[in-house]
Amino acid sequence: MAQQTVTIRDVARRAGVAVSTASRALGEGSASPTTRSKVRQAAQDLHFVPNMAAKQLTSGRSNIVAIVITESPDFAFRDAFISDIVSRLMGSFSKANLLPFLVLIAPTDADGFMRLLRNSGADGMVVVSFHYSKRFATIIKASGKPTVFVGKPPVGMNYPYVDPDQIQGGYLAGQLLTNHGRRHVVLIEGPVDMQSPAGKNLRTEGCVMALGEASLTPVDILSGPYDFEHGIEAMNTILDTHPEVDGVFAQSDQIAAGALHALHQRGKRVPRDVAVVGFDDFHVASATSPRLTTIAQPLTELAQAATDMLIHRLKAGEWKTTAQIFPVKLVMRESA
Amino acid sequence: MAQQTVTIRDVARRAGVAVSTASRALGEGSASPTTRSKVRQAAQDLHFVPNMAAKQLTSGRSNIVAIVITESPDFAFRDAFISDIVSRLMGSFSKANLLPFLVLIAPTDADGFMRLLRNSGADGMVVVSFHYSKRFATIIKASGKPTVFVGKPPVGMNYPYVDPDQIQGGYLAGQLLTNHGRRHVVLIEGPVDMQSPAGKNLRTEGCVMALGEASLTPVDILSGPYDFEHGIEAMNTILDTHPEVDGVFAQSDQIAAGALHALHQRGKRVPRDVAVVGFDDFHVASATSPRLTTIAQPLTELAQAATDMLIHRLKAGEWKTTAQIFPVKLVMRESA
DNA sequence: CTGAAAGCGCTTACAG
DNA sequence: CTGAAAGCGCTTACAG
Repeated sequence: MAQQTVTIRDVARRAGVAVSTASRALGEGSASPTTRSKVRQAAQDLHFVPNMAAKQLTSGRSNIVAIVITESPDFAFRDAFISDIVSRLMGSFSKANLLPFLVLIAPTDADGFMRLLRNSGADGMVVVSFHYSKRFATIIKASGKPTVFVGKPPVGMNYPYVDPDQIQGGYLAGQLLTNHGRRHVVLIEGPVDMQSPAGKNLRTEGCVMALGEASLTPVDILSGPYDFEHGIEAMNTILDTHPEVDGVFAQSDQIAAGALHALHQRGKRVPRDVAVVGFDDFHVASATSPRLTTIAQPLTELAQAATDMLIHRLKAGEWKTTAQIFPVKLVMRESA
Repeated sequence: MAQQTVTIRDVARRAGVAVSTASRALGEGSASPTTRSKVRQAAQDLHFVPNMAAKQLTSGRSNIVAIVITESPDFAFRDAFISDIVSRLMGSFSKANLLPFLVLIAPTDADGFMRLLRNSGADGMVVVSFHYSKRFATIIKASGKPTVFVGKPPVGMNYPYVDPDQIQGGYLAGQLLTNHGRRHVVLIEGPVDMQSPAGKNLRTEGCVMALGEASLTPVDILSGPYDFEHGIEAMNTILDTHPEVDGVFAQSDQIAAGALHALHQRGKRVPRDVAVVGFDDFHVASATSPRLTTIAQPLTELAQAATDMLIHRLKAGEWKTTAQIFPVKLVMRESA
């Protein structure tokens, strides 16, 4: 019941000061120590909780942040990375008293995107998944809202971003494989169009570096979606064309699970005959047989950092760094 | 740039009417057809987007909905059900112009819960995960906010809720197993404390019914957390105590994946020697070997229904039904 | 440091 | 149907 009934007016009255004084004492404004504590006490006694809408109206800020995902809703909810990072973002937003507004829109619907972004009333946005298109890029720029990317933005879009250390991830995977004596290593990549920057797959680069240190080069590199089917198909292809394969770096846990599946059906033992390293360390990774050795993405840190960057830009308008790169971690299980 | 610069005042001026008239014409208020179209045209021309804060302040509604999860943040983000349903909820909120506010709090921190709920400024809440405690129950009740549960609430808490048809799920699993000629069926349940209503596991009940129709009773029933480890341990125990087992109903995909793992290590063939049916149909289910036959939860429907119920209660204050139960679906893959 | 006043952008009785 | 006015709860120059 006793909903929004206590206002700052009540607090002021109880503290015996003017409303404006109460406002200052409650916030950062100037107020004598005595006044300040009197007012705060009154606020406590009354269980005063300030009306957000009024604060927003006067401050001009909404505390709403748009989470931009340029995917079909269907895909977005099925994608483990997106679901997970969005959950984490909600966690860090909540601590910062920020409200998320989901802008989930197919990469073809530029009008819808513009409308949603406008109606959100958001102060800024964090872009979680972005399929490049000129119009979308223009809309973001034209909005003038502070923007932070999760993952490196496409070339030409110079927004600050957070990213796991992709190269290090690839390197760790490659190193593990060569350290375990694997000589015929194959890479199963994600899709090419999402690579960053244009055409460069950092996970692959890192892995190739590590192989190079053992005087090796990849036996083959296959790209496709980050999913289970791609893992199966790619693995089958490889088994046909390069039966000597003894190591696989699959660039997502789903791909790795697919590879494991294909390997199993072809009668290969993992890791005895073929070692498999995944990437992500999502739920899937601990549910395969054998359990997946993989590279863990620091999702919580990424979400927190993206939030911090945005808050900073919201306040200061500027941000000193253009990117924050977080270390990844090799998680040893059974597949390599 | 051109941020929040166009107000209703500008629209009114351009349409040649008073601000109050513009407000009515834009909304549901009375206005002549001519006036209404004039005003709407003006709004379009000016790209008018109403200031949410002001609307809220006058309407007394915030459009904020608290999503309540009484878990440690750590657990919540790792739990597939929670992450997934929260994502879906964000989707349906977004369509309804509702803002989610995450109230993620350990089940022991009642003060924190009360504070968060208050500060959220939420109009209502949807409870996604609730570990019963008297204090938490009291806080929800005392808040007076319209509340909807995802999953059946504990006895004594009479809030409307949405739920998949748990009994049907168990029944489908049991039926599939007996239809395939399995005679020695074992159930690996989730935790007992979350069961609803107190002590009754509907998934188990449904399965027992189906077994009964084939004149069978479960060989054993083991409960524990919804995770991989529980699946492994339970399966190993069963293999030791009931080596004749030929069918398993695991009440989460994670448990099922664990069971598959244990079966694999003990040299059992799935589904030849032992058939396994899971529950959830989350990512994990399509990444095991063999791929998991499971019962799919209708997450999108659940989220949408919960949102609809809440919106209805927000508006009308009442809701005709106390629950909406959605059918589950058997997803045939390879494990049974 | 403090108070009185104006204003944020909208909606809603109140008269006409 | 329409306009003028008051008010939602807070903050912020402006004087003192």
